[in-house]
Amino acid sequence: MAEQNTTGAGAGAVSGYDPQKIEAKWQKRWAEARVFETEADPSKPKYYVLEMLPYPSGTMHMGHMRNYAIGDVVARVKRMRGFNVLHPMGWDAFGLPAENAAIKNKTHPRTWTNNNIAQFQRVLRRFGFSYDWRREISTCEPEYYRWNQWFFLRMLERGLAYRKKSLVNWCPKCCTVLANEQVVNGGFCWRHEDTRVESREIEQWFLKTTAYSDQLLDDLKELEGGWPERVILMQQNWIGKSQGAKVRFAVADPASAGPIEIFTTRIDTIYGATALILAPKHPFVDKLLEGSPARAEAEAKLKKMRQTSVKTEDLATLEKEGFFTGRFALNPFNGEKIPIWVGNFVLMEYGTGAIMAVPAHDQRDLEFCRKYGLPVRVVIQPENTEPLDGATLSAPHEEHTGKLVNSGRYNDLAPDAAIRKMTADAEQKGFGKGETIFRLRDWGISRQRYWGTPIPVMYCPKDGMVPVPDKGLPVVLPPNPKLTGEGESPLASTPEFVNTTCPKCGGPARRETDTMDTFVDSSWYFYRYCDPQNDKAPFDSAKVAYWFPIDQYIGGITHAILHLLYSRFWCKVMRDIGLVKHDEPIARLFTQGMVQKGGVAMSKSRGNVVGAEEMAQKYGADTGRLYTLFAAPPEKDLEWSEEGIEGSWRFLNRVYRLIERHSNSVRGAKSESADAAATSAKEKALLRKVHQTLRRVTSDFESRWHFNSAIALIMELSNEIYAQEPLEDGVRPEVQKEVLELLTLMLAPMTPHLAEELWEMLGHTDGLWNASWPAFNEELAREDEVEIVVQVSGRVRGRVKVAAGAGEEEVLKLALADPGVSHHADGRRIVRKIFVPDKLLNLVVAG
RNA sequence: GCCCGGGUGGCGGAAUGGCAGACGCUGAGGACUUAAAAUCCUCCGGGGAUUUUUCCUCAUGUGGGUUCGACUCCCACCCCGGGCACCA
Repeated sequence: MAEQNTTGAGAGAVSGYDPQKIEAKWQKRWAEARVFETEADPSKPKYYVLEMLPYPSGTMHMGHMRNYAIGDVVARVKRMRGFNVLHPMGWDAFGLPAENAAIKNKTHPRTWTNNNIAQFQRVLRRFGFSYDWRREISTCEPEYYRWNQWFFLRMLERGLAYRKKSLVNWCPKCCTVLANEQVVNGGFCWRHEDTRVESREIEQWFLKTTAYSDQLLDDLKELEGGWPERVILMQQNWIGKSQGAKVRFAVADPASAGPIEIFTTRIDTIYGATALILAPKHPFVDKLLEGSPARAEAEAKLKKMRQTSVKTEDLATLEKEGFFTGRFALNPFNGEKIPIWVGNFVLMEYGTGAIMAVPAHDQRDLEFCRKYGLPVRVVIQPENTEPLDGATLSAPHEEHTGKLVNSGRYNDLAPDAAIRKMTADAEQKGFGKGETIFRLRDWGISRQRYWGTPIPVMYCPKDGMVPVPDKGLPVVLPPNPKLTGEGESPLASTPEFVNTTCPKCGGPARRETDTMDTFVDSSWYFYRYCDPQNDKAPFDSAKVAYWFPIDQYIGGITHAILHLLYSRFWCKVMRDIGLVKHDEPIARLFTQGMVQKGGVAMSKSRGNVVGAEEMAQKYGADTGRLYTLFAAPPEKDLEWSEEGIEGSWRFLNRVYRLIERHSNSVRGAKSESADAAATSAKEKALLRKVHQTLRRVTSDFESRWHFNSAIALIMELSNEIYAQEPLEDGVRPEVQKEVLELLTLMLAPMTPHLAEELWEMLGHTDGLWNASWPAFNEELAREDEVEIVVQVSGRVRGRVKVAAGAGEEEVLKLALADPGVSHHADGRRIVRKIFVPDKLLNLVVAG
């Protein structure tokens, strides 16, 4: 179909609503009046609302936009409610895509990044979000990343940063190391979901997140109610606290190996252990095999196992395999001699890398022992069932129920009592001890890439590893690196960066060439917003004390572990350094849904993005904002619909025409505010509707965050006003004014530009930005007449109209006169009456 | 396997134990117009009865339960999405 010759947006505008003109006009006025610029002011209640800072890549699409629209509604409502609102924006500007794009386009990562930032910034400004742009930060600037380095040095001093050669996750596409948190779907790179992570042994820097395992877990309690339950659960899972005991088994011979320490959560089942199983990578394996009769066969199997175990190959479905070492261990509780095996399902990374196999009481052990014909011995008998028999057992008894048997002096104890007693005994006799272990690992932050924060240490042949002194910060990235995307860190092949002088001995030294994981940047950026220009410290603690914690944080669920766990860790470190006083940085977290098209999240690689800027050009920012808020509740995913946004566009035009039509009669009228006494039925109906709407919209904004139903209510209000047209007929200008003003104020947080324009059309000369959120008038909202639903035995059979507050007697009399009701109730005995004033009467009849 | 969400018209969704389907989209019909766009009005879950007004009945994934009354609470199951996963 040929393009119509239309003016304005969408499929054509008829009213005077011209979003392009209006939006530019009000954005200019807001900037001139510095409406969104805030300062810490202890005399005012504060509210810190923040959307997760974007990584500026590609173009900004409606998925990004929705996130900011949600935050902006909250920021504007809180501002109207009298809070001193901090609402900043910045850029997560370091990272691999910039480096890869730079290699591809033969440009500098900084150029690529800054172009994207300019694009993102232009679009955000175009949408009129209420940011204090003076506080904008970009993490790739030395003014910012010098504080990453400063924090690193503080952690180094406290032993919270350390260097270690270890097996790491290596992404062959990123050409760099990944943190455990960046490995997804059981072994794939979080950026390249089709690329399997490899295992490499590399010397790298770690931050000691495990020093805070307990606090990171325990403090989740403080977040209950403020954070989504599932995020708390995911973090709990990730930290993975496990209480149990470590027990040492002596090796029968050769005495040179061992003792072997195992970890178990079920020490109570130790009399049922029929083997010890070591991880293939356990350091004792080679020693045990030396001179062992099983050696030849075992070594072939071991070699194969060590090779395959490098890959994280579908572990859950992998067949259990193992072999006997030819050696035996002694159970310290009863001296029993049990065989030592190696098993592919035992992980060196967890616990001690060795387990005791108790086949009668653990599924995996049972599978393993059955496969290799190892004995199965029941040591806990459940009560009130047939006694279990190890020879025939097909499912292990894993529950903490029943009583111990075949366990010497511990027989007849309940499992939990036995755990306590046996742990104490092991400790007393010196072969074991109660211990708590965690799944959480330390955070590996070394990245072998250019576009990140240089790690501020150097290596001196004389003095070894030497930290860069504070006065040497920032360690700035060299301006012209050779980027190839291959091999070692690009910094290593940049001599002017690498070669430096040792601050201790004055001799030549080499700088560390790894850079920091970009999650370091985002772990504390929200503190910097409080004091973005500070060049003496990362921030002024007094300013942070005023603004923190963040009252409302908004972002995607994808960061449930990564960013949100690192941020919590960073906060605790800063607290221990003495920079902040709180334990947790984020009081409330909201995880919004994604915008999808064709059932999948918008992304450049899928080619299903709807550009935010295009939408602003076509319909205007307000329509774009309104639609993303209206189409679904904010926590749910939203399917993009072009017809849907047309509907939002039509609605805003309808509101514009409504107010345009009445602006002349209303402009000069006195603002009656809420005490306008209605003098006609029409006035009464309008005032009632508008105050009822206000009551419910206020609650949707404040407590429920149901922006979609708030918009539906405002649409209903607008429909009601249309239904009462012509207003000139029986509605005084001051009442018209009150109704239209309240409509405008309710729209203001969502469609701020249009609302300002309407506010001006209604005769206001000071901006709407000065207006407060209106209070609803209970008196005017009250219905005088209500319709009561009459049920007979729970089924609706009629409705009666009565004055509000009518008593049961009166309603009953009217109800029985209703033909629908009498048809079902006449001649039957009423057994029971349930009366809910102003709502419902249920007559329960016999038979 | 374990742990979270979720399942309501053609579609997005509404309903905080009290009229299921608000509001919007799509669709149909009408008004206006030379015409189109825009705008305005009406209808729009299924089945049945009724000439009209209207009435009955089924229906919120499935099956039970609690309740005067259940989309909402409880139990079991099915399906979809997400997280974790030989974690000892």
